[in-house]
Amino acid sequence: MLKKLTQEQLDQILEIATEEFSAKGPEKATIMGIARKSGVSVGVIYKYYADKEALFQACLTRSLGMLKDCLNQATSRHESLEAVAEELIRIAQSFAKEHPAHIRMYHAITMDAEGGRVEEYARAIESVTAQLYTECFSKAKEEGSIRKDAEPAAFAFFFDNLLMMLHFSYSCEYYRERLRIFCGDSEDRDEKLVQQMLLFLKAGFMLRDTQ
Amino acid sequence: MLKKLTQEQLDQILEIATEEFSAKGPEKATIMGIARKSGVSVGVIYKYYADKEALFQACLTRSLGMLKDCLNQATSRHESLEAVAEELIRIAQSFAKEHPAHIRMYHAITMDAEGGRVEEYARAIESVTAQLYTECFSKAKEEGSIRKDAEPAAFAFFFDNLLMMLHFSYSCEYYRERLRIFCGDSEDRDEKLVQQMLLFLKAGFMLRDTQ
Amino acid sequence: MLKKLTQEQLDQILEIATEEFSAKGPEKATIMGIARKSGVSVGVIYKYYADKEALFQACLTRSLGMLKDCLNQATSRHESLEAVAEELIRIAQSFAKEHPAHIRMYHAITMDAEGGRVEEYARAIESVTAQLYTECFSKAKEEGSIRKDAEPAAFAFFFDNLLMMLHFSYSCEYYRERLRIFCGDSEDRDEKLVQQMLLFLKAGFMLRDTQ
Amino acid sequence: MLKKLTQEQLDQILEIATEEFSAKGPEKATIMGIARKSGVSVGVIYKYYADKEALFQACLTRSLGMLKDCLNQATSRHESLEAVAEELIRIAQSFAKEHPAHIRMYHAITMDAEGGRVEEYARAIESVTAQLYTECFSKAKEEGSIRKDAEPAAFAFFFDNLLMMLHFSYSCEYYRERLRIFCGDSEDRDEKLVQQMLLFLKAGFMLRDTQ
DNA sequence: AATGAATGAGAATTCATTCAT
DNA sequence: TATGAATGAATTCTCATTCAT
Repeated sequence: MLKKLTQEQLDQILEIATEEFSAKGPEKATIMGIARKSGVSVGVIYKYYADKEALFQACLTRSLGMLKDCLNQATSRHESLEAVAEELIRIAQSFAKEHPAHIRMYHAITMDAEGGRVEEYARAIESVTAQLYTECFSKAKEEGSIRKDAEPAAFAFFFDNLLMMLHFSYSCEYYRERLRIFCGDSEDRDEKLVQQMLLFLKAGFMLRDTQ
Repeated sequence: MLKKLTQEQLDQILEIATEEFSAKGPEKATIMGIARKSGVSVGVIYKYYADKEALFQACLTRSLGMLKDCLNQATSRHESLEAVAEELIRIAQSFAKEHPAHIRMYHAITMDAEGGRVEEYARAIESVTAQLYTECFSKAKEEGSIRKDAEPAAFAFFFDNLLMMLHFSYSCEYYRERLRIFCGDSEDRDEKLVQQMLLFLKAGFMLRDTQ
Repeated sequence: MLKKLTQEQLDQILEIATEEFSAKGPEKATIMGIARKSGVSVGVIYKYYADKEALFQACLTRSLGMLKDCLNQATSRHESLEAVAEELIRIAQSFAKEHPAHIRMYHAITMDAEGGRVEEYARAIESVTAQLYTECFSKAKEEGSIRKDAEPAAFAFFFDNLLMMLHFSYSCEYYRERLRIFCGDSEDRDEKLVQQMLLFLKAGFMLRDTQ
Repeated sequence: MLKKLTQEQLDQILEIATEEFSAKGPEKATIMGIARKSGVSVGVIYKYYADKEALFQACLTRSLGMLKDCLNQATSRHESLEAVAEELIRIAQSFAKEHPAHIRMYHAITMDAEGGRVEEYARAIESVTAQLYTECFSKAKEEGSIRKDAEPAAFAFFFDNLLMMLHFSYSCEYYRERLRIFCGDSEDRDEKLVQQMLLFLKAGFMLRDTQ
């Protein structure tokens, strides 16, 4: 086929590459394998991406874009911190279930220890989230809807930690197994987890005076 | 040099291998590289470890052993959930700062998507923690020291999630940068983080009636 | 050179590989050596053959094909057992002289002690010959042209034994030297050997009553 | 154990090495494996044999010695060509059945194509047999007990060819299978084979006038 | 004199990347 | 412009051989 690749094809290459990278790991995924599954030649991949690394980056950027879009929608849809939190938890569950490969890509970069790239990524990815959540908590604090002694940045950090782990728990094999070990595998596990997480977030484990 | 390897050298091989594995990832780390840095021949590594995988496992086992020892001490030293939590948080900080490569090993296996090995690892590693924490929360609940509507397993899960992320935040490059983005880099950041995390754990972000 | 390999080159690879395998033995022959002598890269050999074993098999199959073609022609060209025998003897001589490496390939597999492969090979190769010769002898017996107390299978076996050794005697270094030791090196040795072998076959060494 | 090796141990090393060499092939047999099975250290083998090749040679020489002893006894025990032939056939069967590894060693050198060694071996081994058999046939011819037109050297060659193949047919896996293909596997196969071979030798396949 | 652990060269195999078609 | 075969560097693993004990 000597026809220029359509946008669709290009997108499919990234989708399949993402699947391969996150299934086999960036090292073991092969350009040839990705090419074959995408129905294109190896050469054409090199036409669009300088090397394997560049293809990986492209997949990553794409995955993170999808993830961010999701998060943005969530935070913009709700007002109260509590409502936002619930939405984000539910999104974490559903997004990770539907697009596990994309979350695994995210997980993958936390690994890629070499090269200054990691810092760059962290900045690109987390800045948005960090600021978004920190602002949420700041606002809530000002409004008097959360504790006065809570440091917005720290709380945002803990909250994001929980969300990240939730994402991983629904997409990465290891974390999936770990979730099973902690919480079993019952029908209603996921919904219960949402409820419990909200409880945990809102009130911690300490006994309420009023209870 | 045809001198028999000392125990020290053997241990150093594992330490250096751990460093390599966690710095470059299990795939990119090479036996030859590990051998060179350890000042031994390739052959000697194969004398002690059947293959690269076996060496990796040995490093992993060693790292997890060190980590578990730490945790066990922590939980056995204290009575109250609160005290145990504080101890675990402080240990996470200090252990990860002192032995970042060992935590990165742990992080590495959460990646290694292939092979049923992942499940096996998860079971080997998490079972202990899961049971330990779940029991802590169960006991606390029975004693009436935590909320009645808290599900011990779920709370143990969230708690462990926070601890894991704390570990990573002090040892993996990506997470380190992420922590910086969220919480900056100030002198007293780490101590503050302990305090805030305890606050977050105990009381969540919700406003107390009595405050 | 990134030019596609011609059929000729492909064939040459097999020829050179056959040469290497039969000269150094299947173990000592190296893919790199074969590649270099063939003027191609190592990779291209792995493109066409899964591994060293597969390359060896391909050489073997090719050699046996050539050999079988020869034998088939011989047996189909003649009617009487005697004529067939003479033809086969002459073919053994000429084929082994012209394609020593191919006979050595055959000899090589009689060594390859490991793996059930040996049985498989024996079956693939010898079945044809065994049946062909046994039938020849059976027919001859029925026609009354050979002794009544001759067991066709056994006689076919002895006959084939002599033919195999003849093949080896003209292609494998050891057997070549052995032939020299037994029969010298004279100009007319090979023709005499044909005559003597026919004599041996037909009448054994025993004195005829009529002589 | 710091005691000098006994002659017995030395002999056992050769026996075990012979077994290994002929079972796995000279390449795949390992010095370490031979040492372990012999209950000695690798080092001690190198004390007695310069290298693997030298050990192989020693095994070979020893095996050939055993074989020759056998043959010598046979030829010296009988007078008539026919009786010697029968004895040699029976010895081939029994020796090969009892000491397959030693015959396989013999077979192995017919392979070892490299190095002038092959010629040297052929000379060392075959000269004896060649002369012995050729003399037998010469004498028989003079005595008038075999055909006048038989060339002793050629007949000795064919006879030895049949004997060698018989040896192989009872010791080398490939030839063993081949024998099965030709002659089946029945209880009385081996005895019948002796009878048939004698028939074949003495009278060939041609019809006798007097029959 | 025997031991057996350490050495390191060497071979098979893989796959990112190139480039003639 | 797309193709996909060829390249060859790189990596794992083996094992003959050495030599300190």
